[in-house]
Amino acid sequence: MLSAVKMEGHEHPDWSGSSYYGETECYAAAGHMNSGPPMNSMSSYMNAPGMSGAGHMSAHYANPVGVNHSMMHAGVSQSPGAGIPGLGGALPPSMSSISPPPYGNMANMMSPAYGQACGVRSREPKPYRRSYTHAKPPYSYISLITMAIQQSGSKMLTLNEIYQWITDLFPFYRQNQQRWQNSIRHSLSFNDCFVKVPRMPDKPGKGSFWALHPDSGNMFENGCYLRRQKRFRKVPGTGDKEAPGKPGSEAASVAAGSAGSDSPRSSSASSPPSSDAKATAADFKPSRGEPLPSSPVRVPSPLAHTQPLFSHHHHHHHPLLLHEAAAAAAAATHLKPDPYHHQHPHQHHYSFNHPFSINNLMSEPAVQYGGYGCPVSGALVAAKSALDPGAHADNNYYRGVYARPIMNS
DNA sequence: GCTTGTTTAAGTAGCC
DNA sequence: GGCTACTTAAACAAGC
Repeated sequence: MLSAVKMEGHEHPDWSGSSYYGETECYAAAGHMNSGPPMNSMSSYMNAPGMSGAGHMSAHYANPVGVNHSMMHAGVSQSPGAGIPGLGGALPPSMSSISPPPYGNMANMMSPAYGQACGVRSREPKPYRRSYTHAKPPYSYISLITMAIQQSGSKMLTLNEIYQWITDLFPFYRQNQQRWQNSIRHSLSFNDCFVKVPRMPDKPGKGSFWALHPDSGNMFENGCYLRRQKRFRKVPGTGDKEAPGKPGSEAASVAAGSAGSDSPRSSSASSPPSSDAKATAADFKPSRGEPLPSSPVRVPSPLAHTQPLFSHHHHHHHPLLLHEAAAAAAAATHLKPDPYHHQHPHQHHYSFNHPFSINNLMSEPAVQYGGYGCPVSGALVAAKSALDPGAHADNNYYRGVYARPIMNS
């Protein structure tokens, strides 16, 4: 991910290379939009990562992920009473039960504390100098996709919805769309952690839904969405997938022995495309290639009649169904349960509320702070705007994160 | 024709 | 330096 920051440096030197890191500390100040001494939250995080949100919890709402992103664009309003209370349930326990810090804590993310937590070098602090409204977010595409899917009530989005989520949240991605959207598509196809869920025949539309593999929950250890510590891979030969970060695992060993820097989804990656290779790949990734009626990733027929599951307009009503489907898909694919996160399949567990975790990104300072809109927050705002026509969801995460008063420490 | 999805390749950067 | 994660580009196919 960080490489991306650098690669984009030509266009956005603010985030590039050393300048990016060099100024990360600047954000430490940036995020303290909430009351209280700025350093408190950061130092608190540093000393007790797990309590990153503790200092803010009382002031926050439950995670608003239940307000579906698509609703924003569709202009669908949801009564706050109906939507918000149920929001928590749409997230894994760690994300729904923990009241995360507000976006302001993105500042913390950019702080040296973040750097240490995520293995990013920290540099000498520099004073905050400028707005980063269109700077490239420090998230990988995989992270962005993951977050987008996570925030959706149904835990699945179409490609276009993912695009929308990203562009809504990160103004940076409103430019050069062809470039990053290609990367998004590549990431979706390339990474085992994303599974394609076909549309129902009676719900035609473009593209399939994309969901997270049930066992991919710990891709981002510690909830840090900056860079995965281990790629989520299937276990070759069995069709199983393997949770990331398992030392000595088959996948790890295979990966280590695989040719090339990229040998993602299957062993076919190291061999030229062929029908055999594709067949092998299909074993690993049923969603790849031609339709496979018995494909485990394709939601089993028992759930097929739950049409809202695949309805673009209704899927946010049935998050559990999706998880059931995903769990069924996982079971059908003989997926290994994650030994480290042996929970209900849909209960992605993050070991703690990392500042760069979705917990934080998806927290909703929008209402409290007037909007730091991620789509989620934006959705909240949208919901809010249903009551208050004056309000709108034109917020982005930079607004709350980067365009903040300077704090010199 | 455009979008979506797959695949390959090349390159950068971080970690051990 | 090797491995891995990630980004970007590009070609191609299929579906709408």
